[in-house]
Amino acid sequence: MQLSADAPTRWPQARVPPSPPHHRTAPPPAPRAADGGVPPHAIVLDALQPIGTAARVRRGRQIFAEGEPAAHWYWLASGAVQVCSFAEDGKRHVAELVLPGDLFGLEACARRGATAEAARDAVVVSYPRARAEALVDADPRLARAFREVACGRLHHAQACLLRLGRTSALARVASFLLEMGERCRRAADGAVDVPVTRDDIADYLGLTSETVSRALTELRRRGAIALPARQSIHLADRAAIASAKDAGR
Amino acid sequence: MQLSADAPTRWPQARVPPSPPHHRTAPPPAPRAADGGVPPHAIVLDALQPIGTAARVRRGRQIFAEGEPAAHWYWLASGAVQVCSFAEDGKRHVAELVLPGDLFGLEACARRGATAEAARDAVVVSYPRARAEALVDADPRLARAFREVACGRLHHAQACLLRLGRTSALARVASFLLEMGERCRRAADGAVDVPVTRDDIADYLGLTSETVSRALTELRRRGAIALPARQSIHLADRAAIASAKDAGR
DNA sequence: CGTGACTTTGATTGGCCTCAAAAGCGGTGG
DNA sequence: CCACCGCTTTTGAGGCCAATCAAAGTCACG
Repeated sequence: MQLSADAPTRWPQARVPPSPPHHRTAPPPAPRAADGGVPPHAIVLDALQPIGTAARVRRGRQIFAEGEPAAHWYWLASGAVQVCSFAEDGKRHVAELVLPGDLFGLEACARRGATAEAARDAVVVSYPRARAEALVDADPRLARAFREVACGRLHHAQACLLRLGRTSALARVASFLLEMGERCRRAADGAVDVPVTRDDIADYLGLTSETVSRALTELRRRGAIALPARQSIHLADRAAIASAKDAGR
Repeated sequence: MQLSADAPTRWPQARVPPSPPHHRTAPPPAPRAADGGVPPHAIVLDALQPIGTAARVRRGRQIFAEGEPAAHWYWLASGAVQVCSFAEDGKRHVAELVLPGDLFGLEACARRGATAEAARDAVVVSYPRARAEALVDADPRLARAFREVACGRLHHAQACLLRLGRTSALARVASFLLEMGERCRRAADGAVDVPVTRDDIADYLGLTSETVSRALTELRRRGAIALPARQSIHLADRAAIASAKDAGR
């Protein structure tokens, strides 16, 4: 496993983030109270918690690669991870942007369908899949929560498909900003910390980094956002961002 | 439920396609022999079979709509169905193209994330979700197969993301043809029956119908395909199609 | 045989990619 | 503290691909 290969930062299990902060992750069809109001994401996390092992992953390092046997499930404690696929000619596409608190790599098939790499230095908790699936097998309530999480993933992917297939560059960037506004922690001043480069954003949105940059400049010109620092974006006027998102292709 | 509203073609259960022909559906990470070589798709189908009810759906009619409670799971016996989402301005995107033999609408969340409508007159088998989930809860082997099916869906969606985000119109159409070549039944002469219009293909690939038409014309000009009839495409030279697919933007 | 839906083809426009270079930012070492 | 270097971001100019608008052609069906 690449995890331990990096820096064998294998924390004692007691140090694994306990019942982790389920502060976020609310895919459009909000985490329904399938279970007394506890979101499915949290149910799965709580169940997996005892078998987790944390490790540091440096920026740019792979966590798993397409085609590999899927031996673990993962939870991101800090940093950022992207799940990406590659075209024959090497062009990259980021299928999923994983933020702190998110589960990822939850394959139920034998092999990985995509590659995961750290977009920033990250701390990742891994769960041996055999043990994790045994837990899920043993508890239908947990299995159901897991299905809900997977369902949310698919909904999100379908929303991304609509975005890629049918919207302009400006609308995609606006939509991305609103997404990050909901999914990211804020700084004190309300600015959103976007933990990825323009290139990463471009690969997520099916654009080039130049086009992303131009779109951000345009939104700033309109007063919709401010760009106080490299990877910090202040969503000054959400209505303006939303209208840029909806102004069709 | 819209199904019965159409024509109450509620076949006696005996007439529900028995252990259905699992002739197809092989997402890239092929249906792994998780269970003695039986693909997960077939395990799920066999388990659901006793609680299915068939109904006809006329072309253009909805099967379910975004936002509705997800009360059923579905299997397509014949015809074609598309699962689609809509942008604010009404633009449509086809997230999933459902062909005979496929399961669809397998939501685990409370509400539908997208709309399903018949692209051709279809026969659809529906399974009450409460009963279906109870079956899945009762059998971990089945639950696992279900997870594998869901995982295949996500892989497919991610492949579509790469296609939308990073390839030219010609490459998308070529890729679509190869996909249909694997997923569709063939006519006697080997021609693929594509059960959707150019508009539908365009909405699936994030293009316009004119562009799809031009791409098909170009592939025909190259001798890669022949277009014997309206919705029939003969994949004459797969290598040529594959090279069009890979010749990147 | 007429009608309507679908498909193909053509001409034009515009948006995004490409290539190129300058500017900003963060680190390191003198 | 400042000079330097690498990396990221921004800005610019030009070209190409696909959308758009428009019209002719094809097919199924009543």
